[in-house]
Amino acid sequence: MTKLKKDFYVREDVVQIAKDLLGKYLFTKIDGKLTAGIITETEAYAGITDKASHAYNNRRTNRTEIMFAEGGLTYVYLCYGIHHLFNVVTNIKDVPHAVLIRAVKPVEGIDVILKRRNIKMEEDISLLLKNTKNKIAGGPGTVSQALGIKTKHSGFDLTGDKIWIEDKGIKISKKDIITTPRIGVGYAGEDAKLLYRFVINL
DNA sequence: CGGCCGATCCACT
DNA sequence: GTGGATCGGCCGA
Repeated sequence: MTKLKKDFYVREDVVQIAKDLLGKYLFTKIDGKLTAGIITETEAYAGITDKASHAYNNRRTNRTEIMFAEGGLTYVYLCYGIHHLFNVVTNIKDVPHAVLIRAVKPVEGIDVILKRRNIKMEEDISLLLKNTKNKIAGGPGTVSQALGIKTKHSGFDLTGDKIWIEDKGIKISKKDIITTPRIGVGYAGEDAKLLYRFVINL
């Protein structure tokens, strides 16, 4: 196995990191249960100059403080009072960049994942997994639910043994990456137009 | 301390 | 296509 190391996350270009994360395997071992999915959708959040970022204008609060740490940590927060959204902190200390993981394709611990998502075992699971619009972990809230990630898992070390990402050699060619503006950031003015969302179809 | 609102999802029409 | 659910974080008083 080739777990991504600190140097992967500490790089400067958060947009490049968001693209590089496509096709990587996101693993969690939470409550003693191993689950994983292939990352199929990401969004880049470019720190203090990015109006869509929680760290815009150098805003430091108890919640956002984690993003100011050196890259390689998790940043999990609650959205709409319900959804736990999972992010990867990148860049050097005091540069609060992050990548939101918006979708994964489950590959490990499917039974656990279905249970967590409260989805009945269907006759043909592959139907549910088809394309990135899968109902199992096809949105940022459902990714966290499927993998057992909660806000209490914010600030975890991605080189540790609870939440980590592996490179299993899947090569994503440039032409297979769909690039679009980010979702749900209409309040960010001009920055809402930035092409910071990246999707692949597996 | 109170009020507002969000990097969403799902059930329903 | 739409609206309700639901609550922690943030900000202003």
